[in-house]
Amino acid sequence: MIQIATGDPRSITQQIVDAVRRQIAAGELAVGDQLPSVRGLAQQLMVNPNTVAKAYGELSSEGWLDARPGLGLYVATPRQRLSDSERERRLDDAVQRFVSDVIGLAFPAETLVARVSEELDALRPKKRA
Amino acid sequence: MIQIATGDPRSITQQIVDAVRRQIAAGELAVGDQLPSVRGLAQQLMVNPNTVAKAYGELSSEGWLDARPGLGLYVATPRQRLSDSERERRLDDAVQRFVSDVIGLAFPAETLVARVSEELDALRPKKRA
Amino acid sequence: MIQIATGDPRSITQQIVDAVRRQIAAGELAVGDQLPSVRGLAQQLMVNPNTVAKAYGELSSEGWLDARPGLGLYVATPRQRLSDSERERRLDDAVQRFVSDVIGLAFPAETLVARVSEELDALRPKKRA
Amino acid sequence: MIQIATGDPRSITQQIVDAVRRQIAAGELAVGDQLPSVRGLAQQLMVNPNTVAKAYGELSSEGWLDARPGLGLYVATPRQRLSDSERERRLDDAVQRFVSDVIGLAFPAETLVARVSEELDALRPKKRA
DNA sequence: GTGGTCTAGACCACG
DNA sequence: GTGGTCTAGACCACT
Repeated sequence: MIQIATGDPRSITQQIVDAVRRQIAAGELAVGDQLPSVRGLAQQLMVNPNTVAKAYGELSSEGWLDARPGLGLYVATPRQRLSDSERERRLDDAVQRFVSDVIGLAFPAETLVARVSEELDALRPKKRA
Repeated sequence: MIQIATGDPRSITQQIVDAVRRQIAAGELAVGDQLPSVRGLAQQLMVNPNTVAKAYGELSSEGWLDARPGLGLYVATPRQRLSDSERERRLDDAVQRFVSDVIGLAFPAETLVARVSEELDALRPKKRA
Repeated sequence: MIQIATGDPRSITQQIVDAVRRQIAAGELAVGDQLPSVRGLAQQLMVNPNTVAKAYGELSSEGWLDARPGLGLYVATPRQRLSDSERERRLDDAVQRFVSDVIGLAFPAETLVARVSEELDALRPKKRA
Repeated sequence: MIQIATGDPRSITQQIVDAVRRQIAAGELAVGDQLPSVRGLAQQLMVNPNTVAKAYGELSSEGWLDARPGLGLYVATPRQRLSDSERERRLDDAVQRFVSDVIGLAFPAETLVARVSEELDALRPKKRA
């Protein structure tokens, strides 16, 4: 289930992309599972179908989803699409951004590291019953 | 010294804001230090003075800088402006965003945590020579 | 309806910010209500769209509004953003400023207090018909 | 004794004007008292003499001070310089501004009124020993 | 259509 | 010289 938050600074497209990525990473969506149709999800989230289509397109080009024309979208087999240097660059960007975001909040470094660690643990793939 | 990267996804304004915040947090700029003038920094970075002014304005409203018309901008005395609940909310947002950013990069959680930790250590205030 | 007064010592931006804050505080704008578009309000007030955008940006960063790119601006859910010490500091500043402003007008203290009290009552949230 | 605060959003000129007005209103400076010389006060406050001269000029034109050429500046006999309508207008502006300043702080109206009342009482003219 | 960003250039008050 | 404000017009991403 995806929730769109009105106060969220991210665009609606980005919220959908993030939510699906998390569901796949956490194992809530397994390889081969089918995703809701563009029209169905758009109706459920009360957003423009173009917005959902764009999010799905982004996820496909990132290698999370495979489109089977006429059948729908399915969770793809994990593969490493990015070069090592590109992965390194993105990690660095994300770390820099995180630090910039929390730099003014006056939390001790230990607290920050602990929170990141907890959140990553929570996302570790879980088997479904 | 501030550097503007053209390939950076952040806006120029945001790059300036981030750079100044980091310099203050790292102790490279001490309380009471004067910042480069709007026009001077704009010329040095080859950007429009309005862009620098916007960045400085944002830093002032966030409490990092004090503007003294006719004199210049100075590093402000730190104070806790935000409520605990707001700080908690922002930390949570930052953690969520970081996780979303790195979720597809297939790095082990330990690596991610270590990188965040290193980066935070690097920002711990240092005395200047 | 917002009115811009040319003789007002406040900047146009500030007049817009104040007007919107008051409308929200008085309940004329409810949580979730959409605001006039940047371009629309600019045309109505006969000011530059950038000026309206600056006012809206300030209101957003203060937590009064949520901007949803492509959709518009909406009244945000209220929350306590500032720490108690910061609220106290700002109240003190406002009181000091008020006293400085009226100190030379030779009104009896009772009159001044009564006027402030009336004005605050007038702002108490009202149901709309 | 006048104090110039670096973090104060008011201009230095305005800080001096406000401080002198308060001292006169509170009776710390009595009618006929001499003020510090422009040069002397400028040196003490570490500001430009032009700034002090400008503040004194403003106070003189508002009727708080009388300049006795060659002798210095003295606290003037109170008189009502402004028309009733002008006084009313200024009071209204000050009230509006105060309300705008505190509208987002979420203090109960009673607290706000009480604080204004206290501050006005503290300024009631006192005899000096 | 929406808001967001950047550039360019003008004018003001302050020190 | 300083920062602050406003105007004008362009370009971008999002819906």
